[in-house]
Amino acid sequence: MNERQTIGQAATASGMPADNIRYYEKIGLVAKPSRTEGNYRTYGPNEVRRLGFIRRARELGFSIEQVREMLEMTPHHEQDCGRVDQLTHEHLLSIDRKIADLTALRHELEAMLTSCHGGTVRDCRILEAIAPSKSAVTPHRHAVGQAKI
Amino acid sequence: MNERQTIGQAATASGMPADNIRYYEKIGLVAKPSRTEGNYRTYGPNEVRRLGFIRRARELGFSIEQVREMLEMTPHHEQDCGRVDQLTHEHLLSIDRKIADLTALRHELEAMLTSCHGGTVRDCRILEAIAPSKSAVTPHRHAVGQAKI
DNA sequence: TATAAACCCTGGAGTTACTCCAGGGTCAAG
DNA sequence: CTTGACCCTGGAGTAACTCCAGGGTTTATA
Ligand SMILES: [Zn+2]
Ligand SMILES: [Zn+2]
Ligand SMILES: [Zn+2]
Ligand SMILES: [Zn+2]
Repeated sequence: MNERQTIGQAATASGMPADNIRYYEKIGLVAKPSRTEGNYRTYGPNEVRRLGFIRRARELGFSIEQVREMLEMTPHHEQDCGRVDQLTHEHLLSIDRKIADLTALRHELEAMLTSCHGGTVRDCRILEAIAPSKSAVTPHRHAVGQAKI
Repeated sequence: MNERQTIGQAATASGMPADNIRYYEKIGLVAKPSRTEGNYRTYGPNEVRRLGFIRRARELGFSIEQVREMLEMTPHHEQDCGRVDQLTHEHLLSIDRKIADLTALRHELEAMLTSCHGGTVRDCRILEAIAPSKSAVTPHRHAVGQAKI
């Protein structure tokens, strides 16, 4: 009873497609595994656990580089975990920024949607709201340092 | 007094980098503009307005293909604007989905952050939360249809 | 007038994190 | 011995830019 699994089994166990595993190997996020005589990749329990870690971290939105950093830390048991917390905190902040941006966007779009009550393209309030105001784009010839035609 | 502008001036007027304008030209979102004798692109007020429209729509998060569709509609003044509203509505829904996903993520990360009170990597609650549980990844040899090693 | 600074040109590579082939080998079952 | 499920490699494609090299053009300055 050997514990080693093919890439397909490792994919099932870790919850990610086999393509991803090969990709992670290519970018050096996971080490090259051993091979069978038939040149099949084989994964042991530790490697499968590492894959599961990656999948979960990616699911949580950490970037590959953040995952890489966390994976490099995990074997150093006695090291301080402050960096992990810092990465998580930074990630949380970036999520907060995204939520704030999307929420602002959401309000703009909602306002545009309610302002248009149908009709022709000529009178569509949404298109009006997207179109630049005339004054904003009227060209002026006073810009300095740019080529004149 | 000619109204035509160089790409740099059009970029300033529309609020996007010149590179983007060339890119939009390459993918056919804006038409190839006229050129000077020295082979410089020149843009008139209508083209600059179109660029401003694109920038604003992108800022609002519409995809290039959505912008393309809207731009193809704008000259058809008498057409019904229902499609514009539909695009906007779909976009709004996708933003809502993103906000929901990010909010769920935010809560998970927040819980992880508060559960870790510092210490060593060995005991970091964040790493624990990301790591797969042992049982979830223990390999079993009962999978059917997969190559055995 | 000579030259430097600022602008423009093209084509192509790089970014993120996959995803999906094509055109092959390998392996277990019937 | 063939079928079908699985695996291999290498490379292209995705979204929407962003940056660069290695040139040409125009304007300002000395
Ligand atoms: Zn250690
Ligand atoms: Zn409308
Ligand atoms: Zn019309
Ligand atoms: Zn910790």
